[in-house]
Amino acid sequence: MAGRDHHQLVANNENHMVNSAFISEEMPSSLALSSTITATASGIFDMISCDQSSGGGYDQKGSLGFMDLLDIHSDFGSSLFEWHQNPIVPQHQRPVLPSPSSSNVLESSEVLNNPATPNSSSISSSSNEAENSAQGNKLDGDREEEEKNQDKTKKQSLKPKKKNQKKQREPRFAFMTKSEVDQLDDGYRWRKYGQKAVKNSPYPRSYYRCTTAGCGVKKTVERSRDDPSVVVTTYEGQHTHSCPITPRGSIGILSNPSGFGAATSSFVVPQPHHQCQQHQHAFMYSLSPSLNISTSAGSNFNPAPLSSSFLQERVSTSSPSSASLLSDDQGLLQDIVPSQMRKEPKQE
DNA sequence: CGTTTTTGACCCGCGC
DNA sequence: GCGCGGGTCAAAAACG
Repeated sequence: MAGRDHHQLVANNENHMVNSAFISEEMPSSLALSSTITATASGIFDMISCDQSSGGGYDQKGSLGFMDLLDIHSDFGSSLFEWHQNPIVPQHQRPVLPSPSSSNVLESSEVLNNPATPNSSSISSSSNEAENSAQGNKLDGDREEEEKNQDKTKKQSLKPKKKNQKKQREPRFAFMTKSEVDQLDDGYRWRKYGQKAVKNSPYPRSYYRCTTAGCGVKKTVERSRDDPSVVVTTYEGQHTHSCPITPRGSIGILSNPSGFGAATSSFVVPQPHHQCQQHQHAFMYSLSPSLNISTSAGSNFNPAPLSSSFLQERVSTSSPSSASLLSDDQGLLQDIVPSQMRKEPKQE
């Protein structure tokens, strides 16, 4: 792994061949619901383009981590409206880059636990999420611990778990990237704690946990069954620390200590750094030649509705039913564009 | 030797 | 209640 993860964020653009998908587990049904944000897409796209052409933020640092990209994503999520309203921002002026948007992001939240009701799902889920997020920051630590304890208890005692109290899951968001390697280097250190075969997919899903003490962020990585070159990464939780590798602000948006979840603002992802560079590469590549970046922002963390919609929208572009995206990534995948891939040194 | 990965077993939630 | 699928644990193995 060293050295080479070729990750490519793919984006989907109307004009370009890119597609990205956002998947949100969190609001499966919600996807369908949100409003549409068409302009956004283009806006984002623009941003991306700009960056790329101007070399924007990415270059400056020379390293945009994957997560950085994500940041952007998140950013989108929070600022989608803005974008939407002002889709046209001089890209060159935008410090923030388009980011991870490029990859397909799937945002999700606890759909699993909250079988949300179709209608309320978006809202309720969001609100819940919001609440969680809101508390999240504060609770991060406590919550984390609590969860851990819970887990332990759960395991150790195996029964303590109360039936009613469903364990709450952290907000999650997923994104798709084209990569040869399964694991994206996002600047954080992850420890693999499990792998499971996924139904209807020849590819297994790997489970990773942030190795930083006290940080309960988890992520799962799996390849798309439809397009093996696409890796779907789902992050869950908020980092309670900054990027271990190189704490730095990412482009523009900064994350709060808790990492991506700032409920309010964009969900920011911790700033990965070291890997970033590599990613950046990939990123750049894709940008230039074919411009593939798509983004989606979503975040359960925040005002997800937007993101969702956004996502949805994007997705819909490529596939008829956005809803299906969540459960089925086909739509997402199909949009993905091949680009260059990079291998990065194993971040772990 | 410490850390990470592998992997089978176990637990839990959900749908039938 | 049962089976299925997802998620996690933890011991053993691998790795650096």
